[in-house]
Amino acid sequence: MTNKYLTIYNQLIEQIKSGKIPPQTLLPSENELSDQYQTSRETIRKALNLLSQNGYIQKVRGKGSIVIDVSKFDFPVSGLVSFKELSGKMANKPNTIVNQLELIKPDSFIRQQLQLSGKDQVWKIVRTREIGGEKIILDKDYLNYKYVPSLTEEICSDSIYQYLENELNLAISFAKKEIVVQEPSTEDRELLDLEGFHNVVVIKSHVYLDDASLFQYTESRHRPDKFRFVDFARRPQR
Amino acid sequence: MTNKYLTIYNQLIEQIKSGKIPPQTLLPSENELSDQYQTSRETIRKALNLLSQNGYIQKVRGKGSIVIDVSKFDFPVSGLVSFKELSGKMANKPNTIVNQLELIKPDSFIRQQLQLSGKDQVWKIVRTREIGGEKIILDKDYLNYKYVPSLTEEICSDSIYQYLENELNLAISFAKKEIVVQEPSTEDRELLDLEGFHNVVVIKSHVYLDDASLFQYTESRHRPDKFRFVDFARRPQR
DNA sequence: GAGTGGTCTAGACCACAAC
DNA sequence: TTGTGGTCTAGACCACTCC
Repeated sequence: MTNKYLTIYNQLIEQIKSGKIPPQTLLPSENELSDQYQTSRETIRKALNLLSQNGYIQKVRGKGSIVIDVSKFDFPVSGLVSFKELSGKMANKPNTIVNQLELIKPDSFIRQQLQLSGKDQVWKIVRTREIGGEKIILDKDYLNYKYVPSLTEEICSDSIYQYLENELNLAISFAKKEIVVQEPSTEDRELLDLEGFHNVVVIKSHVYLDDASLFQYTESRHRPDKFRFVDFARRPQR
Repeated sequence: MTNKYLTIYNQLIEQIKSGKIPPQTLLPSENELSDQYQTSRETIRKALNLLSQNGYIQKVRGKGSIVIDVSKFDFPVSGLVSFKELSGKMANKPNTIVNQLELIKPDSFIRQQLQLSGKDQVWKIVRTREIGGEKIILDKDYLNYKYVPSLTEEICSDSIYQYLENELNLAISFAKKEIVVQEPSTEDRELLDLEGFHNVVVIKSHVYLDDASLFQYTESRHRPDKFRFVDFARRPQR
């Protein structure tokens, strides 16, 4: 028993993905859909707006809603994707090595990133991600100690997010990400199989909780040949 | 005379950016706002949902809408940004060099990218972007000839998008982007000031028109030290 | 219990596309 | 002119937070 507009949204996705409603054709009109689903037009519109925002349809005033060819999608459209979710879609089973797990006094850079005073403590977690026998990703996480009283190597080698959400009931709500390319640090060279690559792709994330408090700063450092980022950009306004 | 909910949205952004409503405080409740703006609650909710989607506030059920610290933003949050818009925010005035402008028969790769048959023709445009005297970006655009009957070097050295939207009345509606890191091609080495960098960041975009037809394929090839991408990722569902 | 945001409704009028 | 999606309203009930 969930939302009406979410179930409609999911049913329409199903029909689009299965090809029951082919690309480039029109969806039934909003009025028809409200009849079909025995609901109000505004509720239908909520479902259609979700479809539009997630790249399934394109709404055109006076015409209708055009189904977009969605077959190329093999990756989530933006969004917060943990390593475990991501690697679950890959062929080779990945491996996580916990290089460091420590409660530290943050230096000025981390204090600034997490907007902390000098007295706060921070979990520092350094992990290497191995895929197909190669060390591809170096994750450096800094978590505000205030929200996470305990943390073990076992948790870190699995999924920290799962632990936070299921055990601690912390709800991650959004993140601001910045992607840049850097020269590898000596740490990168030590911990990753860089194989002569002269750059690493660094994804810096500030992660916020449900109540908009800043909770985590992470640098995810990727070997450039294995990095890929997909984005669906809708034109602002119009 | 525009939308009610958009003007409310913009007015609230103004108040957030100016600090009149400080970060971490609560917005007035939806009922209060409907009083203030003499409008219905649903209209207020449309404005607030826009604020939420664009990272200005975080809505919490039972509590209210928390203002997020937006001061770090110095870049648009995702979205389709033309080179001209982007460079307008930089100190050094940029320069565009048109290296190639030609009507071609697309090879199989481009045909596939633009989903064309063998007989269609395509504009190929190669441009170098110079910032602060350095050639930083190489843009390779492929436009479906069907939608663009004529194109001049002058237009290309300015903004193609401006021409398309203002002169041809073509409305770009969304794009799918993919970001990867590659070894520089010989073309990259020729046309860019790579200064010993061993990688280029490649942004591949498929651009669609208002009616969801595929219109353009672009590879924007950046020198890695000058590349930066900012993303605001809301957690799906919840 | 009072106040908040989340969902849903049934209706209205408008702007736009197609015929 | 007809049908489409876009905006807006005034009300209802629900789930949740806080006191």
